[in-house]
Amino acid sequence: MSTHSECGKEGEEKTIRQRATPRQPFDPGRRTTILQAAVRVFARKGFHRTTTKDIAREAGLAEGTLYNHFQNKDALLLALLDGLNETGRREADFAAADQEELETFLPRYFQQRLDALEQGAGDALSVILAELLTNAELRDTYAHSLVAPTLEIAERAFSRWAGQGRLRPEQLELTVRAVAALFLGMVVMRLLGDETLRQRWHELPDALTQLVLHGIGKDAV
Amino acid sequence: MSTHSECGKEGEEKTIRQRATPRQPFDPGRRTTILQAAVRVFARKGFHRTTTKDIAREAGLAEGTLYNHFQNKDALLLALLDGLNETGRREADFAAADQEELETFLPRYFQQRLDALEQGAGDALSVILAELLTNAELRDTYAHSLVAPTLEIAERAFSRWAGQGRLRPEQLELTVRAVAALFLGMVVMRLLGDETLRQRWHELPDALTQLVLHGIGKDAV
Amino acid sequence: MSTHSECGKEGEEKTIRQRATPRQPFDPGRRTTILQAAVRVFARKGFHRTTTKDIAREAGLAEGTLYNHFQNKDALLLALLDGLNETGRREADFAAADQEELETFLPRYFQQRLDALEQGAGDALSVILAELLTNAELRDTYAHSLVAPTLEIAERAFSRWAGQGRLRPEQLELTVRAVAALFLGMVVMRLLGDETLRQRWHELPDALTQLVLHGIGKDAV
Amino acid sequence: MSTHSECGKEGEEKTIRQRATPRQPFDPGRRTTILQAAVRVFARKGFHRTTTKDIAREAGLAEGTLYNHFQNKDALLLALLDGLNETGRREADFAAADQEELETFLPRYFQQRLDALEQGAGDALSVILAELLTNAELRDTYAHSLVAPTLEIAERAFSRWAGQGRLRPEQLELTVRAVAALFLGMVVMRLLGDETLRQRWHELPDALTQLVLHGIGKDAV
DNA sequence: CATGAATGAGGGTTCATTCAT
DNA sequence: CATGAATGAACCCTCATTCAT
Repeated sequence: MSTHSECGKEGEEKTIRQRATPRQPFDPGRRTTILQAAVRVFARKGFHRTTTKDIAREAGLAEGTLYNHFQNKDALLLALLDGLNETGRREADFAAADQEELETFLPRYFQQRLDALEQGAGDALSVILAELLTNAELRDTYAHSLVAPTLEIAERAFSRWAGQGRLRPEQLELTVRAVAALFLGMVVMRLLGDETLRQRWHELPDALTQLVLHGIGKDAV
Repeated sequence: MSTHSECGKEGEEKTIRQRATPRQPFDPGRRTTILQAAVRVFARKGFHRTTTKDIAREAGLAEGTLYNHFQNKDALLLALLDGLNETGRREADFAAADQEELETFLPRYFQQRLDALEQGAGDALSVILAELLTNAELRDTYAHSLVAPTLEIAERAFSRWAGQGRLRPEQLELTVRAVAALFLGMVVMRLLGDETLRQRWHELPDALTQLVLHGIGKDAV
Repeated sequence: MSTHSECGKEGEEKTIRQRATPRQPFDPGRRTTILQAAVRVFARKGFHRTTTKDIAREAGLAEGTLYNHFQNKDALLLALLDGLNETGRREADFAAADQEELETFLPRYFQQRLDALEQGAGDALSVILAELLTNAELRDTYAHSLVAPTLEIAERAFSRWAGQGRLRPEQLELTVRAVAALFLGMVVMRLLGDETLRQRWHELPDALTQLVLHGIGKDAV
Repeated sequence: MSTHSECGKEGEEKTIRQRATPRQPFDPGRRTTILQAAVRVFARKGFHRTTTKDIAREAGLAEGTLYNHFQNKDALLLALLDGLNETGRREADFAAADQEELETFLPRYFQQRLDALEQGAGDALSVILAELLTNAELRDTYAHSLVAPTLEIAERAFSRWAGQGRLRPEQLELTVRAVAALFLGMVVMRLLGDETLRQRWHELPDALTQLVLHGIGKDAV
């Protein structure tokens, strides 16, 4: 290939044309790079308003490159979901819920999950939650797996109480969901921009624990 | 001038316009018809995957007719939001929260709001919530107004307790949010398809009231 | 998420995209190709009656490709205008109007500009003129720059005469415009299809020069 | 497509026509009202950017009413053209070009036509000119009739000179066009917003006459 | 593997025209 | 005749995806 193609103007650098990007050694992190870029843009603009061009730009790559690592745009969302599930499950595994008193377990657990949101996980959650609310097929497939870890951990946590007869079995089901809902609701309100929650986020573990254990009347006792 | 200007290759015969179905007589509720059709499709497919053609088909109208009643597709979402706000505010006004004991007020309030979701409001909420999570501009403008009614009602409900010194002022803020979150979280879990919640939805008012007032340990006392 | 979200009545199978004709290798002149195609169609059908599909077809490209090179349809018009301006200015620069006797300069200048119209420039001019007459915003921005080159050249051409006191300064302004108008008017009449002008176009340089220098009565003198 | 296809065009006075059903008192000016409204909006926004709704609003009527008086939007333009033609022809008829010396006839004629533009006619001209430049079919049908009156008048005006042998017959053709072009060019430059012309518009009749009769060198003689 | 121009189906929106009232 | 809501073809434009380099 000649170096004097159709540039017309001559004079400037006639350096031999080199591959725009020399062949990179296989980079297993490329996939992660893309995914992280995607989350950032999704969080800013929402999944549907984000174009693949946006993601490519954010990742510093060409648009076509995305398709070497993900089958399509949807796959990015699914990968995000997988990531969130893993995280959730890892935390759940880590917590030895049934080995511990609720009084110490609950705040630690809340703390742990809320911390995760303070870091990047909130962005992903917001995107995924929106899509789950909106996409029936995705919801049928994944909705359960999103809440499941929390439900499981809560169930284990309350199992002893239930075992001791303090909670009737049919109460357990709703109670567990109530605690998960309390947590999830806080997260959603935070995602919706509640300023008070943003400022007092660190107080939540204790506050929620108090509420769960004793209701709002505790202090009055 | 299109009938005069066709020339050369591009010119083609203007197809005679034929009305397939004669239009209906004037309907003052046309705006409502469209809005309801829109919610139904939004709920099925999500806002972004819903086309204006979908909405028109669902409403039994021509696509262009939508634009005689709404400026654009976004306006449908805003109209939805307005509707939800009115609903929320109406309920809030109705409830004489500070005139009543929490024991009776809370379950009644929960009941009222949850009932609304059992009917059509849930569809709208799901759509709007997803969009609020995803659309920063919309969120800045409307997010507060979505949660505000619940927060206000909760604040009024707890005002007496706070007035009696049972809640410190700085507790009030978080407590109120915790109750709102408990409620919101339940709704979201329901929207995400939780089967247990769907079946035992009618038990929630009492169960949530118990939790709020006494925590999970109530039965043990 | 379109592959996951199709549900209910609206869902239909995604048609597999098949490229009809493999695209051409990278062509740096693609922008020019498009622009030239656009002028041709504009000239045939007028700007507003020309669809982007028309242009694409004329250029042998897909419709979307236009938008890789021009921001929108209007940008094609502006690019046309820029081209015309450059042309006009180049000619103006070339002509050493104030170095030469009017008797030799004028016919040469007329010849030069009229030749340009015989080639492609007339199409562009016709389109742009129509739009300038019709689009106030465009007119405010560009109208002056369209006539300016001719006015400038005419001013320079008459400067010596004016300097020698043969034209009073306040005459210069109108005289210059009269000559520009004479030229412009001829062009417009030609664009409007005057058959006589088409046939005797080559006589114009001399005829106009005679008129400008001596009026219609010259021969009688 | 005939220029007279509009309903009831054949009768000059509409007083003869009497509706059998005088629900509204028959208003022969309604058509004129609409046409004038149309010109105003066309002049502001251009023909293609003007919607029938715009015209209806400007005329203070409902959109459908337009179609009781004009077959379609194009017909408004044709009616405009007819009006301009009549005007032009009336002026041409009025002027006794061949009965008068050029020195007095020319400035009076220029004056007359330029005055017309100072009033409303310029708006219509600008719209029609743009469309003629742009619409081949319309151009073929009407372009000649737009310039014809001026050409005819000029021909008659110069006929004596030609008859006296001062202009060779083949010169006459081009000379006539040159004068028409001078006039037309001035109008176009004015329409394009030339500020100088706007301010010194009243000087044109004399200035143009001088140029036509003696060329730019007259004063120097 | 990376690139990014090309693709074209499909989206939201406009608007001339119709017609029941 | 006047009205104006309804119509739907057609427009401009977007953007996920492909593939030659």
